[in-house]
Amino acid sequence: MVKQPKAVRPLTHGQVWAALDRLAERAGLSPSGLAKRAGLDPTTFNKSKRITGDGRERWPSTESVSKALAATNASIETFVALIGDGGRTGQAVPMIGFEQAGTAGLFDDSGFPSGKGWDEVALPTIHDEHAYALEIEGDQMKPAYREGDIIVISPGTPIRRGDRVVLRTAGGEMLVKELKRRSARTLELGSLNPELADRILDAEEVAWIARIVWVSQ
Amino acid sequence: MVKQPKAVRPLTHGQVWAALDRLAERAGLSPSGLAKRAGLDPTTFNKSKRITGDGRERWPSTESVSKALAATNASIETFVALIGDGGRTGQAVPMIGFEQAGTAGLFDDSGFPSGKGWDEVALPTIHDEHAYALEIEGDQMKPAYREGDIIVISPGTPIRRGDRVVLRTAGGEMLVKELKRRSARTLELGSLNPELADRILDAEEVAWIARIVWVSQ
DNA sequence: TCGATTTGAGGTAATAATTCCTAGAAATGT
DNA sequence: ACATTTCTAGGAATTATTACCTCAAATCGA
Repeated sequence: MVKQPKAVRPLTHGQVWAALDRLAERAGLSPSGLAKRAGLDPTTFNKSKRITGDGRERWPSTESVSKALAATNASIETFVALIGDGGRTGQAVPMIGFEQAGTAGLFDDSGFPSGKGWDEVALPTIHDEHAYALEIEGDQMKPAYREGDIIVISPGTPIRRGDRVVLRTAGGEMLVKELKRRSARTLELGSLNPELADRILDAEEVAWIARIVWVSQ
Repeated sequence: MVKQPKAVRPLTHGQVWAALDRLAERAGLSPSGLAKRAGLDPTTFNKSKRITGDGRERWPSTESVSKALAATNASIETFVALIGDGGRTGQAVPMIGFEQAGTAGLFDDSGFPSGKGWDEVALPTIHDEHAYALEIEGDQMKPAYREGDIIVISPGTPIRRGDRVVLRTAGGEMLVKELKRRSARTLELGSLNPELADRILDAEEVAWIARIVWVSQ
């Protein structure tokens, strides 16, 4: 399946204020209590002040946000997490399709991205608190994985056909495979090494199975 | 291990402006160019406007920040990453060698890590603000990279033999290769697809070369 | 229940951020 | 080398955010 580059949604007026509300709530404060504790006027964060008389949106200054963070002993990262509309979280980096990358004007002389046309993609493992990593030893999984590579596994992520997976058999064997087919009764597993044969496992033989989401190089 | 409560350093005036500067730089813009593109007055982000005549710090409004982010197609997470003062660390996950992973007692019944013996490894590129991503299109790089995979490139990272790299030739061609040998005059590049031949490039033909650090699956 | 405190709306005043303007410096294109 | 554009400093004018004030409603404690 083709991964969809996540469209970057702009930071909205409502999100900023919602984050301030949540920041206050998390500290057991009302919006006015938070403003007071931050050394600001208690009405600064009033809901009635978020839209001006003529219907224009009023945004807080970064200074006010900074003071609110300091007052609740929270970091800017926390603030961003509180913006959380579900779609966000995690560091994002500029991304572009490989074919497009060949066109001129997308990189500067040093190979850093520049210019227009870049999308963004979130590095996804950030929100998976159960993620863990395995270090590859030996060359059985070449050329996909080489000795010293680190594979990041996300045991909570759903698995689809075509995903690369780590699984443990009932007998305690650890396998790294590509999931070719999955039925109610069996799993068909392709080898990463093209010289090795595929393998079919009974579903009952599988203790657990988890998806590989990232690989270091 | 008991988690230490992280000492929260407040968000500073300098960090906010530094992040805006880096945001502009990443988009190949000057501070005034960024302001202009954001629909603001070009002098809004002038260094001369960051401190008022009487020495007081001037902070931008969240609205201006939001507009700057929209203008560069960046998310608030990116902005926070650009604040990066080095002290902020990325998420770390438990790691263990693949061979050891087969031994008993390291996973619970659901496949989550448990027990002792786990190391820690930091997740992708949190520290590299220049990192970017390319989405793989087509199957020329199978089996290492498949259509839809996202490769994360770190142009600042030093390159060693055996690393997988992205490079651009003087002619504008983009290549994904494995660096086999590098001398003062030439680069010997192995193909990721074993059916394709290696390639030797003159050092002068290479516009830039950057290391691939992570791959999504 | 009753006073004390907090909360939030709604207004005006004060202060701060942004815009508009000018001019010189730096970068860019021809 | 020249013209053109971009960039930035600095100042005044404008607009927006915050502070200050009052009042009614809600909340809290005794």
